[in-house]
Amino acid sequence: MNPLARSAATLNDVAREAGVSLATASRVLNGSARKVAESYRERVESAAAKLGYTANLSAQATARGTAAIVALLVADIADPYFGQIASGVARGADEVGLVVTIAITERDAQREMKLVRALRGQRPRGLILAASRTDQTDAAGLNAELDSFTAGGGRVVTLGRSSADVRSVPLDNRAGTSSLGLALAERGYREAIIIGAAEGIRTSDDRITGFTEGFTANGLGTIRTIVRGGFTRDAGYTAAAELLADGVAEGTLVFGISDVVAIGVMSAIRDAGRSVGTDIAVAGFDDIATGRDIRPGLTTVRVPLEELGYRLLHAVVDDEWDASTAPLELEVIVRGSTPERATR
Amino acid sequence: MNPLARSAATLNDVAREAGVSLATASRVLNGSARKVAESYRERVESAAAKLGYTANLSAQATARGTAAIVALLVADIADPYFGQIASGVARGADEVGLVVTIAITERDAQREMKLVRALRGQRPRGLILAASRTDQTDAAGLNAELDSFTAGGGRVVTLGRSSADVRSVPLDNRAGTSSLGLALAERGYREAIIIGAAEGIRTSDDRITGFTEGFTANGLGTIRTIVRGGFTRDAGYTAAAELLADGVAEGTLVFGISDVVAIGVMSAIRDAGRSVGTDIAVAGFDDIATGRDIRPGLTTVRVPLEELGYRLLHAVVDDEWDASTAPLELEVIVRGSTPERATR
DNA sequence: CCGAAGTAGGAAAACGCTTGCTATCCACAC
DNA sequence: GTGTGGATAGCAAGCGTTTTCCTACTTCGG
Repeated sequence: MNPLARSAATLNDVAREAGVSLATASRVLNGSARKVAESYRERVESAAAKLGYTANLSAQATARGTAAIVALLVADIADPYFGQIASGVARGADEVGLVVTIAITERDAQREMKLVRALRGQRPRGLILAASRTDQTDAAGLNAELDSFTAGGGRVVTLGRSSADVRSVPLDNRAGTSSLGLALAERGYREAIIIGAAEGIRTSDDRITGFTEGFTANGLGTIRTIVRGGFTRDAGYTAAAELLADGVAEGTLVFGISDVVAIGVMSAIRDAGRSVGTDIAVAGFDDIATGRDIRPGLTTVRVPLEELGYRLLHAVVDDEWDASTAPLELEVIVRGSTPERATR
Repeated sequence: MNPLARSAATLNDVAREAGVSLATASRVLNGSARKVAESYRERVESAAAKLGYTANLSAQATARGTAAIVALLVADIADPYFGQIASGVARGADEVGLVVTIAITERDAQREMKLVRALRGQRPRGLILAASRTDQTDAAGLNAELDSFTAGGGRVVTLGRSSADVRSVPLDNRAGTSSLGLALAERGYREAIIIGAAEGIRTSDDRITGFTEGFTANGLGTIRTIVRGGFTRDAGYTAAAELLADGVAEGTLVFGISDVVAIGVMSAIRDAGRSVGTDIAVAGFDDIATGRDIRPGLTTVRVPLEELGYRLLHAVVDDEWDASTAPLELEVIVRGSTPERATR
């Protein structure tokens, strides 16, 4: 278009070029309820095309008071769990014409708070908190930030942790893990080790509780140990390596609080010269894409992550919204990492 | 924190609360070269804290003419390859106080063009194009958009594909794949099948060329077939499944153009009842995290993806920038998927 | 004690856009 | 010919910042 321009074309340029007023140009180009005569419309449109005009979103945002942005906070975008969620968010945002801004909390509450504060400055339509955060009181600062944000007219949406004035897409970690525990007990497992995150982290706690419930139901299984690690592959690896050094009986089941953790566990088992499956069984949670491709396949609970992201986005944008729409469907998926085990 | 506020506090509110002028408040809060007396500074700062003020970035952007944003275009954020790159970009952006906005091209040139156009509206500091894009002429529209963007003062950075006025972080696909091909030929492989993407996609073409060069050097190996798929796991799976249906000789090496593809290939091999390694060997490129955890481990070329993302970001923000800084170090990593093979 | 240099606060003009309101035009009915 | 009303173009006042001037006040040398 106009390679000589020192800076991007403005609406003013377009209006001048088309010989109409600023107001008219605005109405033609940036969706307004008001009608504009066809002849004017054409003039404006061709002027805009000629100048390669795009609306300055910042200016639009200041004028309108709100930006066409939704901010997404995840713990780690390289983690496939968050990657898949982000993917769903992005798809939904694209559909409704929003831009998504991403921020990485690194699972640090302090950092999360600062990020919310920074993002607040964008005046985004909404804030999606997908990062597992603690219920600790150090969340006070965060809550204050969130309140300020809501007061400013933004919408906060969280994953799995609902509260009064915050929309939230529920993920029934407890029910899911419970089914998993039960299914595995029924497959013949009697002793399990759980590798979770620190106490106080909601997601972790729920998954541990749920799994324990299911696995020990009817007095079938017993939880031998609960090890505290984190949500990463390396945390799983390290925790498992230590356990193995202390000795793990054949036929034990190790439940990693997430697939990522479980995958770390599998690697540790192999590196310790043991084998995954009949020797030591492993199960995870989430069903990230990788789980399909490793051998033996990882037994897990399928969470429709992309769909989850999509719903999170809609919880932000939809005006009327029902917290109790059909909950995300969780499904136990048994693969080779937990072969059927003959009960003695 | 003022929970009663109907909307977010503005700089005006802060100035009034502190009893100073708008100008002074601005100077105190949002970095200015000018000095402000300590007493005023304190008044303003405490007023800001009291009201929970955060600068309205949009307004700031309109006033300054540019936003503290960098936009990142990737093909698919759920793909670990892009996830790791994004992670590096995010880290760098965080360090210099930029917000990153993310957009998904789905590897569609049309879409990519529209996204650039939309993102241009944000007047971001820069645009990072990490998605492999074609060199086809249908890139004309894209180039026009990019020109407009640069004309407006933004900086475009691409991955691996340099051109005159666009900064680019080079990734020597050709050299990397060539070393890989050579290493595998030396390990005793003589017949290889390549699974690549469509012709005309630069990254794919380079990797195919490089691998061929290395593998056939000194007349050691022969490329049996080049199959055209895409950059996804499923593309790899499908392509491999078809090949296997037609019959693949024992001892053949399959080179998947990226780890993601190679992993799909591995799954297809297993699903066809064959085994990965001594039966059919597999190699990939990128060294995504998953490669460590699958068994056998995937032979590949290590690309420091996170670092790559970090450099991309710096190519955007750094004022003086040297295209020829130490290139990304690529390293062939041989794992179990390509066991040593006795030469007949 | 005067005038020349700084200093630093404040008024007001941008920045690019939206939008409430006014003004103009035209058609139609009486 | 006048009055009424429905369109629709354009003026101008915002939106929340930054930044350029302008000005009043200090400070300091002579």
